[in-house]
Amino acid sequence: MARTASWKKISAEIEGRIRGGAWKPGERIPREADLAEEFACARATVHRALRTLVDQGLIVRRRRAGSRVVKTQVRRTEFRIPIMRHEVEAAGHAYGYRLVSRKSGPPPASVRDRMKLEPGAAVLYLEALHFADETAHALENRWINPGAVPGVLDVDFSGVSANEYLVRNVPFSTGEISLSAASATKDEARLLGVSPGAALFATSRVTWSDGTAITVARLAYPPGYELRSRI
Amino acid sequence: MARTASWKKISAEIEGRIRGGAWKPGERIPREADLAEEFACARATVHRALRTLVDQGLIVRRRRAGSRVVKTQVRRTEFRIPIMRHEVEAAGHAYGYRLVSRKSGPPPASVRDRMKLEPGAAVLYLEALHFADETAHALENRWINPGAVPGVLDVDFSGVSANEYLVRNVPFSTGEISLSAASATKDEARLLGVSPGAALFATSRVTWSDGTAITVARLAYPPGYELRSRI
DNA sequence: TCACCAAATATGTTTGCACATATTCGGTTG
DNA sequence: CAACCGAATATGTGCAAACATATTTGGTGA
Repeated sequence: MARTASWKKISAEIEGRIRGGAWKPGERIPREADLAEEFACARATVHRALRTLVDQGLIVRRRRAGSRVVKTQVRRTEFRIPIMRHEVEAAGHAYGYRLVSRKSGPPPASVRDRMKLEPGAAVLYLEALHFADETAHALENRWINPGAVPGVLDVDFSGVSANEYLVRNVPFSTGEISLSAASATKDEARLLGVSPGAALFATSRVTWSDGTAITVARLAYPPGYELRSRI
Repeated sequence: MARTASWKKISAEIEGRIRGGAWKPGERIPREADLAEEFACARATVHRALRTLVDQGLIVRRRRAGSRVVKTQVRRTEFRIPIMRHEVEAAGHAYGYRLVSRKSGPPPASVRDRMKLEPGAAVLYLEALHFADETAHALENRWINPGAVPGVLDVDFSGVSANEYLVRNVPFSTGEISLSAASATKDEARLLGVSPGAALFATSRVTWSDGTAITVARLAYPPGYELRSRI
């Protein structure tokens, strides 16, 4: 009968009242017990519904003080970051990968700082191109901490991308990401097949596992690339 | 005694087992009933813990089939989009705002499509600069649907930004956002105080309320700006 | 052998209750 | 009047039980 769970209906109903303006920003909303009476259900069910509204950032709740519609909605948006190959194939293109450069040695200071490594520590550096059909989809610059990924120095990255290797060998890392725009250097322009100075969309990630830095990766996308999301 | 809720401890414990590699990608994890026994609690408490792990994208669950560690973790990252003034002030700068241009008329086709308006429909167009101290922080191009925001044509936007006005008058809208990089046009470069062709970080939003488009806003940030987030 | 159906099973939802905890509110006392 | 303290109260957590629902599994019969 109840095709959709009743807490979902309650949550949707209350969301509607808020979005529709019936309950305005900053306003107090009824107590769990009263809502339970109105919807003829248990308080726990109302609690479940209200908790999802908290997760959505629509209401705030405090013990004894009650629940209120947020005064100013904090806009949040979630982006899903797919595996590059999946992203390309999902768009209907053939995925390609080419290792451009590979070497070991001390990384640039900026990378060393982000990875919190000792001065002089050597890391593996990879530069690679990702293709959608025959055109360059993104340029990857990657530094890998060999101390955190045993055996990585022996891996042949000409056939498998660092990302896919790391996902298999060091899953469930945490990290930080930053998005920015950058002008293409001459080398980047040549590899991506764009004009020098073109506006690239760049993502830069550091990932950690258990307190030690695994890798720093920078991905640069040619003009036209965009990241979309619901808000 | 239980300073932290027990479902949180259970959730953290299981997360640790997954991140630590004890339970590997794709592997089945024990049933709720068994975990409840192990942690000496009710099944509902385990259920609560596992549901948060689903929200985190660490496990997937299916009725009768049980719970599994995800095979490949789908990376998700959430960005908070602050009010421009708050963003600037949080960075310790003085916020400034200047309306550059204002006119009414049919919008560009790209904007008209995003707002799903009739051809020929007139919208309000605003161009404004946001400052951090004395330097330009972002350039805003905005189109507002006067049919969705009654009275907006009479508002003087030289003192209040469109964003703050809309947040007060049309809170709780939904929408879409897209992030990209763009080369500064001559006009953009002049207004932002950068060189023509500089790589700008651009965000573009459409917001809806109850099925009708409210506004399209494009924000262009000069080189150096970046959006950061946990992953 | 294959299609189909029924039983088994793990998760999902809801209830009613009890107690925990944070925070407000109001009164008392110095 | 101010500081403090205790009562009141709304939300937070936990439990046990029951039922709902999706999905697998295994058996049955054409």
